[in-house]
Amino acid sequence: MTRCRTPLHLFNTFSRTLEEFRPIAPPKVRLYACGPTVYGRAHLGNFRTFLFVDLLRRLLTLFGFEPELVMNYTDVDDKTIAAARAASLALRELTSRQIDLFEEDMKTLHILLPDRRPKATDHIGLMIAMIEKLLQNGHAYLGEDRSVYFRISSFPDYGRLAHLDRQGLQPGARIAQDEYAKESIGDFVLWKGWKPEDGEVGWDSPWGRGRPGWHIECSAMSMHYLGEEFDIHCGGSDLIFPHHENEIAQSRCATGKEFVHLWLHCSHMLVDGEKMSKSLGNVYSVADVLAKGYTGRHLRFLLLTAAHYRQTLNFTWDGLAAAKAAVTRIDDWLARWRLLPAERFAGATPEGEAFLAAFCTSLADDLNLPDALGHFFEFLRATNRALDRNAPMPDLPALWPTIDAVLGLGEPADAPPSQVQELAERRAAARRRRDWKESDSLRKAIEKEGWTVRDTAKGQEVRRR
RNA sequence: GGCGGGGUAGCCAAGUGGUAAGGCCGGGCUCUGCAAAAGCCCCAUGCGUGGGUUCAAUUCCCACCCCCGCCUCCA
Repeated sequence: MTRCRTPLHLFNTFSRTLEEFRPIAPPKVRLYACGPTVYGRAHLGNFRTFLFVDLLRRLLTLFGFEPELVMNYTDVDDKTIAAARAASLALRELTSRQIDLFEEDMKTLHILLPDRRPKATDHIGLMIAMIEKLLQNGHAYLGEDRSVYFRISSFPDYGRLAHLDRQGLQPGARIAQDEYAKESIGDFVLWKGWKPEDGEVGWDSPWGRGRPGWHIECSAMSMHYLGEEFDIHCGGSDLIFPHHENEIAQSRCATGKEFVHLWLHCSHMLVDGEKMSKSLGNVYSVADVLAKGYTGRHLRFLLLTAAHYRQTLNFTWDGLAAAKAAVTRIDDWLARWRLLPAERFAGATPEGEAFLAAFCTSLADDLNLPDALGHFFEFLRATNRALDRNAPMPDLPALWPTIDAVLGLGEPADAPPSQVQELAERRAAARRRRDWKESDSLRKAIEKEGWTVRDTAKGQEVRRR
């Protein structure tokens, strides 16, 4: 559904500039996003990033491209192993449960599932092969601890993505217990030799039993599914260093190719102005939000529109309430014009076309959804005005799918429970009798149940408060 | 210390060398059995502070003050 024909400009972390987006083989866009480590329930900060990836993917489609999105699941690392042990579950059992929960949350937020969602543990062979290549060409070495390390001194461009000087990596860094095994402090692990706390978890390799390091999985799987050189790699801004820096080093050294053309990073989220942390008790999940009576649509709207993706977003419950109010206003507008007969819509109008152009122009400017949304609300108000005045309307039935292709709100789709339905029916009967007293007391009863009723030309409408 | 991002109305937030989008909240009016929705109107002489450049700066330059992130756990 190509609706925007403006050239798309995106901010490349590597060049730190806005660049016109040109895929390697248009209209195909090969896109990789770093996915979650599946050891526990993902938090809202994670979803801010995945919502950003979803927005990117939806916009690529809107601008006429055909994205193929691969997002990995990190299903083996210290945390997953520890969580499995704590729950007395096999690693695979623990991670598959967490993946189910994660995908449930994704659905709640109307995030389209990526085309492929490879798990690290299903691709160990690929990683071993890649590590062997790096050992052969001298970019990696086997440590005394039977782990394999990448030698960053063998890659002169190391640090270019993060703008970090290799010198700066030397002093003051936190030092793990096994650091003695490395030649240099900045070297990172490609293959971790087996340790007792790994328990059952491990795979045989030319260097003995062990498991892959974190960074190698994304390199191996992205190149496997998308080619040694592909269009876009994205993730949260915290991944710039060391994760993506390391991916660049090992991938380029293994293939000699450029690896990724465009790096995109989503900024982090704060809660009440502070960094999320367990000690502050401000790490919320999608389930926490639902428990407070908000829906995935409200949360999606907030995380997607409250700030541009490269701007820190401050999550507050007041902000969520504001998002809910805005979504309700959109729902009201939708419900309103959808009651009109088809002939009320005039087909393409100058107002409709002007809105669409402005909407696309904003989005083409590094996915400026907050700005695009400003145009949308102006358009919303203008069409409401036309409705009030019985004036010709832009072709809303044709335009709305384009808008919602970006917002992803879908339908409110919220049927009241039977007891509320019953109260509403009694109220309708009371109103027919013009028994206003009874009518008002039934409204109160409905509100007590957490629902609200309003009277329209077509009768009552019951919806969540 | 190094690198980077910010400070715009009660809250969130976009933006531009020519005089501040949009959302939420709030106030007034119209409409409505009531309520809601919707419409109309109002709500920053002001964009961290102090200088400078300019006919003109929130937007450029300099200095300063705050806040936040990254610098090998992290979306």
